[in-house]
Amino acid sequence: MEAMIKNYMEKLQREGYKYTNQREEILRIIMDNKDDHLSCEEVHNIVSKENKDVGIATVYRTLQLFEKLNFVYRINFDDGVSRYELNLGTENHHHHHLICTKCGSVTEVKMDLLELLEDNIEKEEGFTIQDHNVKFYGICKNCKKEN
Amino acid sequence: MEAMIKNYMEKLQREGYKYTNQREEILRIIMDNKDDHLSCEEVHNIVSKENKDVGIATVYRTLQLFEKLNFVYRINFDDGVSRYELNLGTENHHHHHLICTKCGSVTEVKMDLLELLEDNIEKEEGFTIQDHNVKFYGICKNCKKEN
DNA sequence: TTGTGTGCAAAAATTTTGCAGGTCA
DNA sequence: TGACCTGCAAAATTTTTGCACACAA
Repeated sequence: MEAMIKNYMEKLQREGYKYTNQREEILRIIMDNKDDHLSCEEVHNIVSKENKDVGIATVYRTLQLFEKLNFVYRINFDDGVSRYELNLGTENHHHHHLICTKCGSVTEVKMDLLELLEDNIEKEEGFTIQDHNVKFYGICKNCKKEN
Repeated sequence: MEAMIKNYMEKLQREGYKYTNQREEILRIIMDNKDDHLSCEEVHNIVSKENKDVGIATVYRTLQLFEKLNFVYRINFDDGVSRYELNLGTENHHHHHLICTKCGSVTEVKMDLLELLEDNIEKEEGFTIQDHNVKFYGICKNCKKEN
């Protein structure tokens, strides 16, 4: 974990950005909560609880920077805020989100089946795919139990 | 087209909502621009140009109502606003959006290949899928030409 | 030292809400 | 008539920005 943070922060420096405590702190929080798809406000709440003094504007600016550097992905679950998740490399980005329309829970599933679809689109539409974003809406296992 | 509007508006009345000029007008605009994924503000601009007097709050409330009645889908292209597209029935919802990261254009493609993926998820995750949302990011045909 | 980064507060942008008056059924 | 609907303006929410000061390199 520490090694991982160091790795990202070195990449950040190589790109010409400065190593600051705020950036390290925010990166650490994203890593510690990588299943949670945190919003800027949530990251800010966590920092604040830990008695660290980081302004919300810095959180917004930092997460935008992390997105530009491909440290994180920005995602949207239609709840009015942007959320961020750690980018663990391309092979790991082949996961999709299952959003329960009853309880709002978000589960991740890993699947590669999209490649067939992507090949098709590249051929038929002349569109070169760089990335994708797939969300399934439905009823999760837990909510079905409760009926 | 007129028949289609009548159809939707009758369904609206059957659900206990009133037939108002504003609702018809907004529905008409969504239909007239069904390839455009309009935002509330854009709908409001179009209404205003046509000298019709509809407040922006009414546009927001009406599109939310249309979403609840399944007249439209709400979609998000990460540009900070909610957008809406006409729901032409389930068989027609098997289309995906290709978003060009260079020029921002949004193209629709129709494909059914997702069913295989969905069957898999239902089986392995116990998650009953009701709907999906698929976006591909990349470079569109036109932008590739320009290089 | 110098440009970059930060915190604060103000501003901007998007969406929601309260309320008085208007309209549909 | 009476409940629902609308427009307006104010409020709420999320995000961005300007600026003075702080800090990394």
